[in-house]
Amino acid sequence: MLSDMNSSYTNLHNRFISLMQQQQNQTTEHDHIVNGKAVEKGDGVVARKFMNGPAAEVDDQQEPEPCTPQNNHKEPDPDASELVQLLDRSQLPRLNPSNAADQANAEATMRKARVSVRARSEAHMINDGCQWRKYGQKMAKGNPCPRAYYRCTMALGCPVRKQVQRCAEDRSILITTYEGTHSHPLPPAAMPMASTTAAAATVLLSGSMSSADGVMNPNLLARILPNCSSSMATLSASAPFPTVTLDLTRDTTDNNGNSPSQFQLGQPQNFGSGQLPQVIAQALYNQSKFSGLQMSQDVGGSSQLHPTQQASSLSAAITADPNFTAALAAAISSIIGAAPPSNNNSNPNIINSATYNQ
DNA sequence: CGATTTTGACCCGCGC
DNA sequence: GCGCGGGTCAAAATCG
Repeated sequence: MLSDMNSSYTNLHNRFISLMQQQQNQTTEHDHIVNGKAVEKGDGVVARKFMNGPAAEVDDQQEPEPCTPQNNHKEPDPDASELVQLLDRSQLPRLNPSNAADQANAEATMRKARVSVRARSEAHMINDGCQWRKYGQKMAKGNPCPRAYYRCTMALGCPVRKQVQRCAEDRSILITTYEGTHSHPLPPAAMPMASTTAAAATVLLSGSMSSADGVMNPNLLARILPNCSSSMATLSASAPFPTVTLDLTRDTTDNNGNSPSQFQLGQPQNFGSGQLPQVIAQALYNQSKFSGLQMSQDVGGSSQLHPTQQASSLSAAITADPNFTAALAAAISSIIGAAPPSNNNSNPNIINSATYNQ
């Protein structure tokens, strides 16, 4: 499985580099290419060309490298990071406002975007892998339970804060609200939650920015996090801060009877007292990788992952998901606005079927 | 003794 | 301008 996925990745990467070189040859405008990578201009033309290019042309350009144990282990994370950046660049025109004023607003929104996680827990705080220091507690209006304020203490000056409060209606539910971006590498135990909240925040922001009238696209979250039931995550643009709520208190089984735990292959389970239902967070974490969401450092720093962790996160995801190619195709299709691929490979515009079948 | 928690004071934005 | 509520500060208390 790993070999197949690695082969698919190598094939995609080589084709992308090949097309990049073609693009470089065809254009005389140097500001289209910086350091061998596409720069945002127009409408992500490089990524679109990559996705829509004829299969024959691509196949003539570069044969997939044979998959050997050597090149399995030789694939360094920087390559994955490069692909991640390229995919991410293709998303920039959609996520980045075109003028400075809009960009300033977007950055302000990034800082204020919040991700709220509802989980059943008897503990006073869920264990999300980070270290927190309590700096305040207040009684909130309409809730007999106090709200506690914590800031991240894993690094000096880390701006991430969270609020913890019990639900007024059901006190067995703990509501944890995260705000901000970690300015330091995260331990493995903190990756699932950090990545999940980062992905959810990006869903929120991309959804809010994709329509001028401020109306959320209700299908966006379901498309980007396809293994989450529609009732699991909700978006809110209500003041004062845009918030996305991940409800981990409900049954997360989807319409096909599949549980997100199918993404947990090879991952350690941990359901200790007071701990987050990590199987769900891990599923969101893995799925979010393929949507290109966690690689959002370039578009305003909404990711809670340190840049040095993003490449390794992708390779970890490759080893964790049994259907990498399909997930990648779905993610790319979401980036370029096409419908997700169906099982019968009926959409030739997304990726050539020979590669897709890998 | 340093780190963390507690808790009242303070600041600020918002609605009236 | 005023009051309210959310959020933060910082001194005191507590913990290990």
